[in-house]
Amino acid sequence: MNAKQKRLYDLKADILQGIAQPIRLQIVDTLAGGELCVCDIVTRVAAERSNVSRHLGVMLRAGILEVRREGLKMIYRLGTPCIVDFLGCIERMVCERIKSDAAILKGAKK
Amino acid sequence: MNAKQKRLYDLKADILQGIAQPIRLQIVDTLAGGELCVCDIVTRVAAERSNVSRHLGVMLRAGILEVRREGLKMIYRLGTPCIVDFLGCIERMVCERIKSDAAILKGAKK
DNA sequence: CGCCTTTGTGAGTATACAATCACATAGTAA
DNA sequence: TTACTATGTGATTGTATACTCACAAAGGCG
Repeated sequence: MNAKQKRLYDLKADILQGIAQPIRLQIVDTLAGGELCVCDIVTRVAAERSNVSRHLGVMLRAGILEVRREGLKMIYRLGTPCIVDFLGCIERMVCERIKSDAAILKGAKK
Repeated sequence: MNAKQKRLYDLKADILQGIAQPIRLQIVDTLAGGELCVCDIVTRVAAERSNVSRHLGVMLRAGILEVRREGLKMIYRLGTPCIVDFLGCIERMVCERIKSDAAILKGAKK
């Protein structure tokens, strides 16, 4: 594998890392409904303001979010709607997972 | 947010964490071509055997991969084709990212 | 100007993770 | 049985990451 391919895998991993965290998934879900300022995001997400700000920074640098200023407020939005589609895929995987785990539990009880 | 929702976000984050790593992305790409034993995966991926084995274990526990035994060999395969689709989305994001970064660089040179 | 609100960030800590080495386990074959 | 192959795993180390606290920066308003 050459350096270019390695770099591509690193970039993809960065983007995925940028979403692969419960609070960040919550933020993405929240922003799927439309752009919001940090103060509004904080009220909808189970985390402290300072921590939310850091998570937003991570996702911004990963290219997952975009931002604009409006007076005092920083308004964040999803960088691409594709994110939402692909979280649908994850959602389905989780459902399948839960179903199969339930089946295993059922089998174990016998 | 209730405990059930929290659990769902945790599960989704686990799945994403299971892919959000350069070597694991390579493994997924490799397995997209069909099932392979560990020894074959090792020859196609830039990492040590022992490390690959751990990454496979992580992805297996996350429900991303499935496995069966064939004599001495453990044959791994993707748990769902949906993974490949959704990596296509990441691919597009990376491309957009590279393009916009290039544009910024171009602007900075002026 | 001072004071407030909103947001970002340095420092510190605790936890999690990747990588490596050495060893263990499981199957095969002589 | 012994020897070999393929794979997994305990222990260790170094690094990264999430979280919190305190403070700084930037804009609005009196």
